Amino acid sequence: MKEKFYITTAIAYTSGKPHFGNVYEIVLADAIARYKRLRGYDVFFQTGTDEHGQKIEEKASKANKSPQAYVDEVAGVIKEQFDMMNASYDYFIRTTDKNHKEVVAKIFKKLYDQGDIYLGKYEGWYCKYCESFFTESQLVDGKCPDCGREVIVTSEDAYFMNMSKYADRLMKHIEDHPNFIQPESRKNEMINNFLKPGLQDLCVSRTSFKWGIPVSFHPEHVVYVWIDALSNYISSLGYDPDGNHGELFKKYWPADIHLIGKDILRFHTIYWPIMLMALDLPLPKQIFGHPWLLAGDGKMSKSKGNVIYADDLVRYFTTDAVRYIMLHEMPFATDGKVSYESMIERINSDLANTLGNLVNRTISMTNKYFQGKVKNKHVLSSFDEDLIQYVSKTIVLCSDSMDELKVQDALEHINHLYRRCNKFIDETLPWSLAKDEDQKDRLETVLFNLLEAIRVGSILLSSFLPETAMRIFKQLNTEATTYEDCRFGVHSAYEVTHQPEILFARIDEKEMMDKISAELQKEVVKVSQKDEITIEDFNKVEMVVGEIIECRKHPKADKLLISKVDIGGELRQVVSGIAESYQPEDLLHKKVIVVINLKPALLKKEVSEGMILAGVKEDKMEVVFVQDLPVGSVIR
RNA sequence: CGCGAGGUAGAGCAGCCUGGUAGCUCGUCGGGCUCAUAACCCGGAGGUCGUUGGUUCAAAUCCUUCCCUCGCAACCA
Repeated sequence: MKEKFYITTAIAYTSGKPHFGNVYEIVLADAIARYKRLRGYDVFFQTGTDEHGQKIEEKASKANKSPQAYVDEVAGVIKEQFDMMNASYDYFIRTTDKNHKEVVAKIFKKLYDQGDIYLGKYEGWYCKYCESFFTESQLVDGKCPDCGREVIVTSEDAYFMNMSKYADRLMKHIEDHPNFIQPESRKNEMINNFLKPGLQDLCVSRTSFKWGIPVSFHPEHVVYVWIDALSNYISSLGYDPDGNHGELFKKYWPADIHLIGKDILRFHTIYWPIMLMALDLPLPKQIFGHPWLLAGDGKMSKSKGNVIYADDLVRYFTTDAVRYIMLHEMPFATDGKVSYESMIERINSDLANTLGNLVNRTISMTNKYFQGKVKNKHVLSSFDEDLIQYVSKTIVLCSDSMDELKVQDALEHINHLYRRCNKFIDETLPWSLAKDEDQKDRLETVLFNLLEAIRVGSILLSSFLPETAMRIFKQLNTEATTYEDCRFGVHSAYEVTHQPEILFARIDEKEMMDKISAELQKEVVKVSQKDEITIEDFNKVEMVVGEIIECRKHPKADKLLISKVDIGGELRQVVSGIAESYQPEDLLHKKVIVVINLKPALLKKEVSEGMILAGVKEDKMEVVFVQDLPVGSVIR
């Protein structure tokens, strides 16, 4: 019987179209899933979407849609992105699926019945003005951290899950299973930051919004995100809190890998295991918090305008090229960085030159010298023996790397094999052999060995670039493509295609960059991301010219400057987040634009009674200075 | 001293656990080849392995001082 392997990605939040950093996760999971299938595992690969919550409720209402209609649409977009990447998931779960909702409601009830969930008070300090709750530790001098006003003790009903009860058990599990949290550096972060200081009980229900799964015995409450979203990993398999589990659940649980972004590691390594303990279920074997794939200088964000979408990349470069970039540019434990230039360079060098050209020249020679048909004539030299050995070595290296989830290394081993093949051609000089009729068998052997090496390499490649591998197999006219066939000498003859097809065309960097920047220019035109406002709305903002007459660094925050601003007869203290771009003396006696009717706020215990206008480009701030207008002039 | 990760050729990284010739990809310069997608192959240049001190016959590697960068936490009115 085949060994099972259950791998999941995090479910994507349906708040909008995912950028290519988000899509990376599914490609990584797909590569691992395909590799395990190749190795003969019975794989279940799950992904999906997380569709509840306040944010969705708000977004839907803004878009004038029902939440369901909204998430249907976005889930469709997300699925399209995944399909476009050729993700071979077995199941796509949506948290709005009927079955999922039923299971979550039952889990909640079960945990409540057995005393792990209790109805409590969301004890908090409430600021009437800000309409927000705060915990004791968030308060600043016992006052609202947002506006500095008095807060009152108040409470709201909410359900909580007991965490401390299971904390010791979890700690022990983490220590006894060194592979439970990967990469390992993250393990320390979790233990030191969260487990050791002591776990607070987790708030698991909300009454402030409706778009969620209602608590069956208390319908004013909806189940808050964690129990809802995390349960997807078992609800899809047919987990039943009453014990009548489905076949899939019996077969596949516990998960072998939860693949997630490093940002949600805490929920997967602490809250999820504790939930499972409470349900008396085995814990997942490994949780891998992958790093981020970043664009250029930093994290992608709409405000920075450096968002790259996977579908654009696929349009420029093809699916497999994008898969290659994602898998190859990402180190194991640190963030990977890509730019358009680096992508083009990689595609040209690794895919077009090394791999594509190798396949092309090999097939061309096979046609040119043997009309496409070669047999193994066994006329070997030391070069051939070296090549054959290199193939075997690559298979082992690849498999070792994949066992540690080091996908980048595995790909690099395959690249080296292709480079070795190119070298082999130079060593054996087929075009010279072709001139000597006596060397015919030798030449035939050389080409045969090349084809065989390419075939084995492509089997290894098929987990990462499935389409490309298929195209190579097709050109070689081979069906020996399983892991059983992944060794030298399976074939004894080849009959290759007469019309070799270009696997990856070389990209002209300048041409492509021009095309990309032309498209980016177009998009820049529609920069406004906020809702339209009326002139009345705008007039609510009161701005005047002020002169900075005193400025110092905030003693307790390195990003803040505290300025005293003369706004025409009145002195205001304004705290601004510009200390990384300006020294206090840079601002002294400068005239700036100040918003003067902004609600006063406390920033790290310093009151701020206005806002100095400044522009942002990436991490640099530039304050808007005024030249000639006198202090107190109205801005409109 | 909040927690954690890292600083190795122009760029991006490996090596560190288990001390002993500093390696890979890209770029660059020179050469070779002509089967191929201006591709492929070979060679050169380029590194005081962030800094200080120590352990050792021997330190990129182990211990230590300081500096810097990046995550997380707090703060961006």
